Amino acid sequence: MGRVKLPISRIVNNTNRQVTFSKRRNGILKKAYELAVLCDIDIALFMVSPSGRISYFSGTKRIEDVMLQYFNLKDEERESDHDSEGIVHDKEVRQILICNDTYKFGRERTRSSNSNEYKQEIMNLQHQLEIAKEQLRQSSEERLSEALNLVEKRKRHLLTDHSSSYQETVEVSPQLFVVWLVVVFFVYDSACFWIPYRDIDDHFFLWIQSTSFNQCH
Amino acid sequence: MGRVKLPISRIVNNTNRQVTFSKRRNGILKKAYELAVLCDIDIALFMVSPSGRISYFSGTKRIEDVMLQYFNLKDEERESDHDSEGIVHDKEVRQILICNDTYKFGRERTRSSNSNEYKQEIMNLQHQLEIAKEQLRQSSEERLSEALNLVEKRKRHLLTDHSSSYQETVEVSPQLFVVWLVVVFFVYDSACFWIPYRDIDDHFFLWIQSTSFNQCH
DNA sequence: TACTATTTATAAGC
DNA sequence: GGCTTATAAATAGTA
Repeated sequence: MGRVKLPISRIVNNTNRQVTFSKRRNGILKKAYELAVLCDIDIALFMVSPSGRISYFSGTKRIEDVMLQYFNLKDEERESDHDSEGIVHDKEVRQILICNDTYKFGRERTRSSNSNEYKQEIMNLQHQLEIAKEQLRQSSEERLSEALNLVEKRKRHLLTDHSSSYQETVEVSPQLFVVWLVVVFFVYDSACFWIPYRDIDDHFFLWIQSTSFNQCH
Repeated sequence: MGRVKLPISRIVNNTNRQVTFSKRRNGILKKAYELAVLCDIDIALFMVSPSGRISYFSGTKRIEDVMLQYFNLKDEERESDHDSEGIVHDKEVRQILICNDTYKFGRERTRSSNSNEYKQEIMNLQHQLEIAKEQLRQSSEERLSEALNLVEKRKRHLLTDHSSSYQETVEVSPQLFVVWLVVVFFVYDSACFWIPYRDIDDHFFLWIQSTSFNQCH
């Protein structure tokens, strides 16, 4: 749209490209929001601007279920389009899932970071949170716990075993290099965007050590 | 766009919602593609349809470049030891750069934080944790979840740089939570930015075939 | 699935 | 960065 029809190819002029990005970024974010609200769907949008700035949007609904579906699907080795129906939708499960995920990554990151008094404080608080969550977990239904365990198992598999096992079959399968979990919190009137950098570090390092860039470039 | 102005609120009619999703899904996918090409950026879009099907799009740029770009950007916020631009294409140095950057980055996050704000946030976190514990004792699942969410929010504030670019969006839909799982594959010398469910290329080609993209060229 | 009447997005220009 | 305008694109309702 605009005065002229713009061919879809890289805008060479640096300024124009930046301006166009700014405009279209707002446009697509609006689209994402509208789609999420109108159709009541889950949506996540993530952009890195030419200057390296990160923009993102995410919808509202039941992403945890998506994760469960994903984890289940991975166990099937992505063979069929199976529709994972028996997935739990309970509010409690979602809460547990959320807390567990955020806690786990948060703790991992803290543990492997340099000693810092503030991080120590955070770690202590997280430890207390762990206790609270454990109590919450115990009060949940059995099938909810099963769903949680499934997720945890799946996550462990992805984060540890998977990368090494895939290296054996590099000719056939892609190498799973890193699992990047992006957590976006929208609580009340503020947004929190969190990436477990520590995990990225670890997997980056593992990947570099095991395969290095010998096959690349 | 259309015959009437559609208010941005959940479409109650099931069929209409499905139809609108189908249309707008193609629209936003096209927008994502155009934005990626025009502005030469990295972008990832992930949707779950009302019926549970997954749609996504991601740019084709190498994801390790994205990460390097990201780490380098963070690196520039303090005193940089490297000329990141000249190193990017040297595989040997690049390894070191990545490892070094990620390592330093992990430490830098806390060092650059404002101490007073940090302490304040810790106090807030402690306070919220007390509330969470109290509500745990009351065995109120609903209120517990809310409190834990609030605690998590505080924690995220503490651990990450707070992004305020999309406060407007958040105001419209409070109490949102999204977990976004992204998997990065490396196949030989090329990288794929992959989001759960099938290969990104499959969906990309499906999308191209199903939209008028081919007509544009 | 295809067709319009409209609304919406946006390229240029300021 | 924001505002304006002409124009291209997207799409809501319909056949």
